[in-house]
Amino acid sequence: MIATSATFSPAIERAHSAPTMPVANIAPGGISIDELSRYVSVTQRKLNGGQYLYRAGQAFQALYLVQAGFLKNSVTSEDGREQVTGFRMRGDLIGVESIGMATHTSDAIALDSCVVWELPYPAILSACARIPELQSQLTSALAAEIRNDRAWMLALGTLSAEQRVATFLLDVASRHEALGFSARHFVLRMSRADIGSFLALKHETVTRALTRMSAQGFIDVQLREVRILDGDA
Amino acid sequence: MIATSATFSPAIERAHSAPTMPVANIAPGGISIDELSRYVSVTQRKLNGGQYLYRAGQAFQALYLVQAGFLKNSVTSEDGREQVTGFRMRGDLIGVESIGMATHTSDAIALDSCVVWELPYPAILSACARIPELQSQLTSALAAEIRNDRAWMLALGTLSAEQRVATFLLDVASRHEALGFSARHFVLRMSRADIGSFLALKHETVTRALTRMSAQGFIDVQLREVRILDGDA
DNA sequence: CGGACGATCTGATCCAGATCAATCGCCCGC
DNA sequence: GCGGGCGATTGATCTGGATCAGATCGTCCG
Repeated sequence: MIATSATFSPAIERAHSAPTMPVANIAPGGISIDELSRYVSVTQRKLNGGQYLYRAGQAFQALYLVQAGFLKNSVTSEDGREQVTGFRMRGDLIGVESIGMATHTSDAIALDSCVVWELPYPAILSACARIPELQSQLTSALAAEIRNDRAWMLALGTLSAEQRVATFLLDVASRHEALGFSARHFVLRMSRADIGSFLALKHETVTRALTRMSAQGFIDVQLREVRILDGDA
Repeated sequence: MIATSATFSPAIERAHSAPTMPVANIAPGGISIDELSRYVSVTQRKLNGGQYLYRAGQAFQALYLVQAGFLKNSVTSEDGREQVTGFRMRGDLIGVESIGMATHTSDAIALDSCVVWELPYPAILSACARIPELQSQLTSALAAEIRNDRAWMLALGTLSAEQRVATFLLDVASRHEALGFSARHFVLRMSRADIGSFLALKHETVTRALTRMSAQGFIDVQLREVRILDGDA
């Protein structure tokens, strides 16, 4: 599905709900891959779960637009501390954090089978010079990424563990919905440890938060399968 | 000083040191304000400490390049939770997080007397179409901002309170140094509460961390005046 | 100069989340 | 089908940082 109809546009900001829901970076509705391929050589790349799309240190040569599947981004310090910085799904643009660098500064890892469009960089920049709209969209996509990061900073800096996990679930739900999937029922593609790293919590704490919310009847959790029964908290 | 010689370029990444030092967003060395003013109407704006450069909800009409003084950025949720998202100084570009939005989504507040260049947006985007180098630099500046945010996410997610404060001081030091000021001796322009908000700590915790580092002989603190005696932690 | 407010510092206590530990169950390869 | 290993769950305990409460100090203003 979606095949070559995947689009690339940042202009749409998902509606915020309750406690400052962080928003996704890219949403459908802009320049299409079809049109883009007239200016730059767009190729498709497939990954299996666990495979790296790129790793820190590798040459930075392209951005990637997720067509199908789920990935995570993470950064690691020299002394080995690791932090998941985000989860990516269809329509998300990956690799933007490496723009302006010769090599990647973070990792992108497939959480399951993925298909991504590879958009060579800086070729895409030259294309921007010829398509003003594309330039505007790329810039907006980067800005949206910044807003998204800051919204999460707010969440991590001001919410309790359980509130963070709830916010995370609502964010996943709304992103699923934006793609036409059910917002009430979905499968998490990442481990409790990944969620914990992203939310600055330990995996046990994530589990306990889910257990508690489940006990209160807000959600129904079966391993990675989540059903949202009540949208609050 | 610096007057019209302020420059705007993101390409330079400050060298990372010890525990993944977050980096600044903009560094001197690129397109000059002089050159920019040939394409867009650049105006200067002065602020006193405590004044808002912009607030969430106001129309987004310009980016700002700090020429002198210090500011902070912060975001606030509908329910009033507030989070400082960064501190800006000379050479930093402010307002990029609002690109693509009709109104600002965060606040920018002067911490002391400031002078900033106002760069009208989207006029600056049109200028980018005519100056490829400018476009590349704007994009890189945004990407650098994303890397910076992510580096702090790593710090906040993996370091203890004292390590965060130490990292913060080293970051301030290196940014001061990049501007030609002393990296060993400087005055913090923000309150303990601001630092705490940024680092996801309470102000008492910031104070205690500073006291402890001072007792260990790593730094010398006199209210907002800091002297770094030993660069480790 | 005196007063007041805001920022900083310090102490005492509390608690959310980390840590340590153990069990369970799902999935995968043989 | 079976064995092994990783991920999830749950319990017990510990602790870093939050919270609550004052005291001190610096700055601005009348």
